[in-house]
Amino acid sequence: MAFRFSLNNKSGVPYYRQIVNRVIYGVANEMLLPGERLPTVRQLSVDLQVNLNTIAKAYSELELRGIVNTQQGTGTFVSQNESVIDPSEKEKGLLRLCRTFLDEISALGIKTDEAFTALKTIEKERKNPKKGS
Amino acid sequence: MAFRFSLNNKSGVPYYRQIVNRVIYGVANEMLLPGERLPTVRQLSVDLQVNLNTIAKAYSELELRGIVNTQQGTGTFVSQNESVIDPSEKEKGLLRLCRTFLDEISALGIKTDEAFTALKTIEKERKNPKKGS
Amino acid sequence: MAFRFSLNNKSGVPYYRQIVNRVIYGVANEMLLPGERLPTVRQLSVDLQVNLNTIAKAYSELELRGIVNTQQGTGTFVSQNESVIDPSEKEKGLLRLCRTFLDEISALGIKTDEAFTALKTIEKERKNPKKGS
Amino acid sequence: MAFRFSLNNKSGVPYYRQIVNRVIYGVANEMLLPGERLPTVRQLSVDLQVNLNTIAKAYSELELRGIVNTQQGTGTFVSQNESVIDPSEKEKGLLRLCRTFLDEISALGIKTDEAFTALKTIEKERKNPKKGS
DNA sequence: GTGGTCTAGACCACA
DNA sequence: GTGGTCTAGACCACT
Repeated sequence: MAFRFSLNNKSGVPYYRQIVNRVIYGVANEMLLPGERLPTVRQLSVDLQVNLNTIAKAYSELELRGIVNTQQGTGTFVSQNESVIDPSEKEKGLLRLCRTFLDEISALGIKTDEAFTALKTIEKERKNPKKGS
Repeated sequence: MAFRFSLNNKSGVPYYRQIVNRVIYGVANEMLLPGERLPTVRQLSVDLQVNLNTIAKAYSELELRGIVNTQQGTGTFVSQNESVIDPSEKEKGLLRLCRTFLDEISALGIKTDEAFTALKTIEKERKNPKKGS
Repeated sequence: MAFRFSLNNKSGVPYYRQIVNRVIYGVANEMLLPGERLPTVRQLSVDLQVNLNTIAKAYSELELRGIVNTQQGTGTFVSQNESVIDPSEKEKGLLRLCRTFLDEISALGIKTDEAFTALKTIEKERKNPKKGS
Repeated sequence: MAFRFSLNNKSGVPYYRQIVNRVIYGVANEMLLPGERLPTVRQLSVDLQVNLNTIAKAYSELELRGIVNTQQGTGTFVSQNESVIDPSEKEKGLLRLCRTFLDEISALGIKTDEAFTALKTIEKERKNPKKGS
C-alpha cells in the first residue's frame, strides 16, 4: 500500500504546507523510508489537483530542510540522513512539546481525555487520508 | 504584580492573535479576573511597540467573543461571563493545537506512538505528583 | 550608506540565489545588523527589475534558514539570532573549507597567488556592487 | 589500485559534471596518466548506477575539451596533451570556486577577513611543514 | 521524462 | 502599505 497524499481545503493550512507536513509525518512514522522516491511534481500536481508550482514549493522546502534530496532529471527521494537531531535533544524536545500541549489545552478548558480522543482521531485520519480533496 | 503582555516576533503568529490568546489564557487561568481593567489600546500600543490598529483589532475580537466589555470612554474590562470560551471556538482551538502538536513531534522525528506514551506519563505524574516535585 | 543589492545575469546563478547569498554575506560581514529591515519585496523587485515572486522566494528561503524573520504586514528583518553555529564548529568548518579550497585550485593548476587575487577582486565587487544589473 | 569514481547525490552537482570533474582532477594530479584507459561507458553506468546517457554526456564533454580521446570500438583514453585545462576554462573554474568559497564562509557566519587569515596560515604551513606533521 | 527558474497577475491576511 | 499563497504558462538543465 502506497503512501497517500490528500489536501484539506477547509483547514486554512496552505496546500504546500500540508504537503510538507504530510511528508515529515510519513518519514517520522516510517511510512516513507530513506531512499524512497516521492511522486513526481507533475504527478502529485495532477493527483491533488493543484498547480505544479505549489508542489514544487513544498518539495523545495523539504529539500532545504534536508528531509528529501533532489536530483534534477531523476526525482525526489527521502533523504538517507538518519535523524539529524541527537537523541537527548529529541527527548528534551518531546517533553517540552508535551508539557506545552497539556498546558495549552487546559488553558482552553479542555480535559485531557478530550484531547486524547481528538489526537487519536486526527492520527487515524492521517494514517488513512480520505481519497477526496 | 500586573498581568504582562509580550510579543514574539519569531513565532509567525500575528501580533493581534498573540494578544487575543494572551488575554484568553489569562482569563482561563484567573490571572485576569472578571471586572479587571485591561490596559488602554493606546497604552498597550506604546508598551508593545506596535501599531494602534493592531491592538484595536485584538480588543475588538475579544469584545466580539464576549471575553471583554468595552465601555466607551472608560476602558476595557474582563467580562463577568463565566463561559468565556464558546464551544465551537473551543473545538477549533483543540483541533489546531492537536494538529500543530502532531506536526511538531514529526518534525523532531518522533513517532506518534512515542508521543502518546510521553503524554500519558506526564499526565500521570501531574495527577499524582511525587513528593518534592 | 545603504546596503546594496545587484544582480548579475551572466553568472548563471539564479537571481533568487544571488539575493540569498547577498544577504548572508551582508549579515556575516556586519553590513546588515540584527533587527535591520530589508527592502520590501515590492521595492526590491522594482529596483532589481525582477518579478516580485523571485524576491519573495529568496526572502522565504532566508526565513526558513533563520537568517531573517518576517512579520506579515510589517516587513522582513535581519534575525536577532546570534550565530546559531557554535564557535568550535565554526573554526572546524573554516579550516575544512580553506583546505578544500586550496586543494581544488591546485587541482585546476592555479597558483595560490592567483586565487588570492581573484578572491580579493570578487570581494571588492561584493562590497561595492555595480549599479547596473 | 585503480582510479575510483563515485557520485554524491546530496551535493546538487549534476552527475555528469561530477564525472567530468573527477577525471580532470585525476589527470591534474597524475592519478590518471596520459594514455590510460577509462572505464567503458557501459561499465561505469553499471558501477555508478546511473543512466548510460549520463556517462556518455560526461565523456563527450571530456572529449570535446581534449582531455580524453575516444577510439571507436576500442575505448576512451586519457589524452597525451599536456595542456589539459584551457585558460578560459581555468578562469571560469577559478571564479566559480572563489564565489562558492566566499558564499560558504558567509553561510558559516565567518567574515571574509577571518577567512583570508586562515587561508594564509594554512598556505604558510603547507610551504613550511612542521616536522612530524 | 525529471526538477528548477522566472514571469504576470490574482486574491488574501495583517499592520 | 506589508508579506503569503496560488495559478497558468513559459523556458531551461539534467537523466
